[in-house]
Amino acid sequence: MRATVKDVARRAGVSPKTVSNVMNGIVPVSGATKFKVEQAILELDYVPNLSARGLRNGRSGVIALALPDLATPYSAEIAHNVVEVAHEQGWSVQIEETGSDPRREYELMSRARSNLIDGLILNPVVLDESAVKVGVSLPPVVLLGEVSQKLADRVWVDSVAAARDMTLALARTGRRRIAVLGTAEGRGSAAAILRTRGYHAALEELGIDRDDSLLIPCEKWTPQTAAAALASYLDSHPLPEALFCFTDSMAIGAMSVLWNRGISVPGDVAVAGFDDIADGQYAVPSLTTVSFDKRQVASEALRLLTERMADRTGEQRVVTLDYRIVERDSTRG
Amino acid sequence: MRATVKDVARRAGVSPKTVSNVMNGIVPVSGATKFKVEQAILELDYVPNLSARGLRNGRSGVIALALPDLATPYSAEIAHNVVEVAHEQGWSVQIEETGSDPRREYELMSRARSNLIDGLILNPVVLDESAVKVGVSLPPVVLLGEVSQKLADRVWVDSVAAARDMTLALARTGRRRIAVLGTAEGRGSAAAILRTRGYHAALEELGIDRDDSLLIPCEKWTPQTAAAALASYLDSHPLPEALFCFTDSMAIGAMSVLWNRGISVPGDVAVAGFDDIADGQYAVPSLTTVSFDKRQVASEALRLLTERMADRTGEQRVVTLDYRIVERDSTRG
DNA sequence: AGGAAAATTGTTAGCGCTCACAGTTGTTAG
DNA sequence: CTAACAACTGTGAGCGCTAACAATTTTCCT
Repeated sequence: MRATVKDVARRAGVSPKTVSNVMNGIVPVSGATKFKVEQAILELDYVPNLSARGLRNGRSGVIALALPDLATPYSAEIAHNVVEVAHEQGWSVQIEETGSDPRREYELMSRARSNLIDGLILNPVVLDESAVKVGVSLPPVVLLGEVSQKLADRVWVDSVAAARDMTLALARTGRRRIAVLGTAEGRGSAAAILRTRGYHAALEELGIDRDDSLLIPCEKWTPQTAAAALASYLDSHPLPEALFCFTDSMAIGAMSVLWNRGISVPGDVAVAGFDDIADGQYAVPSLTTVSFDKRQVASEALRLLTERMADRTGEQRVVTLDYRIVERDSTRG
Repeated sequence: MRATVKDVARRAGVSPKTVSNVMNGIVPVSGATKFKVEQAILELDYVPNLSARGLRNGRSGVIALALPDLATPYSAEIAHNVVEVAHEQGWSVQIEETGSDPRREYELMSRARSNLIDGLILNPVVLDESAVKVGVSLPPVVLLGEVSQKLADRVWVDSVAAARDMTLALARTGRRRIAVLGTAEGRGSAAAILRTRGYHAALEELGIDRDDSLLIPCEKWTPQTAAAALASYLDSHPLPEALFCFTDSMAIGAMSVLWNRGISVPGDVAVAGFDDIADGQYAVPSLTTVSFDKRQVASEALRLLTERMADRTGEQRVVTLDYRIVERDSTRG
């Protein structure tokens, strides 16, 4: 049978409360007592029962991270950083995938309310409007990325500015017919809308007329869908001079199609992405992209979350992270 | 204040136990009572406290998944599948990263023993010997991948056979000087040893003499390290006819180096990987690899885990998954 | 209708932990 | 040597839930 505080207390010749004090370190304990207790803990191989502690304290030490799809490199990198930073601060991380199934939202919220979770970091991509449900009965929530609502604390990169800068960078290499891949035809995601806006802003600045035939729609931001979208686009349109993909993943899918068709990158067309996922560095050719510090995404999200746990009353806060354009081979020459 | 079973019971005019019975559905409850209780639950917006349930039942409904590094595409795909399958079966998944820091091992085990976790799926790569600690005081453990010890249930792909088959497949395209990337110089990981063994077995079958200068060591299996290892290898060795990388990630790093040096794949050298990560499909050129069903890895691991929860006495079991060689552009022609 | 068996609901207790508060010991000053 | 205070340790209760058991009601025979 597992040892409990009682067993440890008995063995150390103290009360359960003293054992608790030793473990938590808030209430001071004399050196001798502390030693006895620690000895007993080792001898009995005692490990505290976190369920009991969670019940008593109302906090579990676990936060949830909800991402659309863990298999996506971007999500994976975010998850990696969140897990790492959280771990350093003593948190455990429970992963939830929201996928494209809207029912998961509700399940997620229920889980989040079930006291096994002290806070929630949510990266809404498909489920933009889910944030609406962020109510008082939920634990603190921090949103990652572009979201239209202003209902929770948020960490993001200014997509409009970044997309504008990337478009300008592409223009600086002498290309004018710049296409974008990843726009939405109907009501798209917030990210799609903002990045398209930045692209348009740059064109205006450059004095280039908008040409809607250079908007290549692609609802889902994966290599598969991007490849398919680009392939069918090329069947009926001339090759643009540059291709700004709203995601590195899409850029990788796009470059695969271009290579298969014998179109040279960057010789025939320059390609750029967004997110700076690790694979972009090793893509062939290496991928120009919008880079930002994903570890900072994680640490800022966790900071907002823990601060919100301490004080649930304040204003909604937004942290805007720095970004920079990283030029690699896919746009050179 | 949050509603509790008591509140629900009072409102429904029944006892707390009846509420519990309605929720768990094991003990039969009459239709009328059930309706009253469900009504009360809705009205009070009641959500059960999982900490309390966990304390009472001794089970939390959470399993842990421990991977070396979530940012790795392979790990990410495994995590995605485990989370998905676990979710379908009503489990939550807590992610732990073991990284290369051995201290994490101990922390992981402590966590695992702290009753917040009902089981553990562990993918040991660096920490091969960690499995030694799999003792009776731990929750059930399932190991993923090649492990030398036989101390826990395990799901894996036969690396020896797969590496042998891949080597044979490369030879079938007419190449004889086949190099492997990812061998270990000292005491390597179990996977490195087994895959090297399979490679050697194939050479023997083919009647090709071993040439140890075709073993390119690379301790850490990432694109970065693979790129560095291959680059320095090429500085002092002639180009082999084929390059079998022990991991798709390494193959992607390798192809990046080859492209930078103007070496054509598959024209000058064929390249193959192992794992069939999604990126391999969109690599330039698309990557020949050893493929296996990652969803099946997840579902088998979960099956073993739940069966082990029910009966902790039986023999250690090993599930060996099917694999197949998928030939793509990187080895064609 | 009477009684036994079956079906349903209620009561009690405690999972392991830590909070509030009460109690005990050691320390210093008058 | 005693009073006043600090520093530490013990006591009791309860977080919310459900297992075992007890009590009650319903159902079905004869």
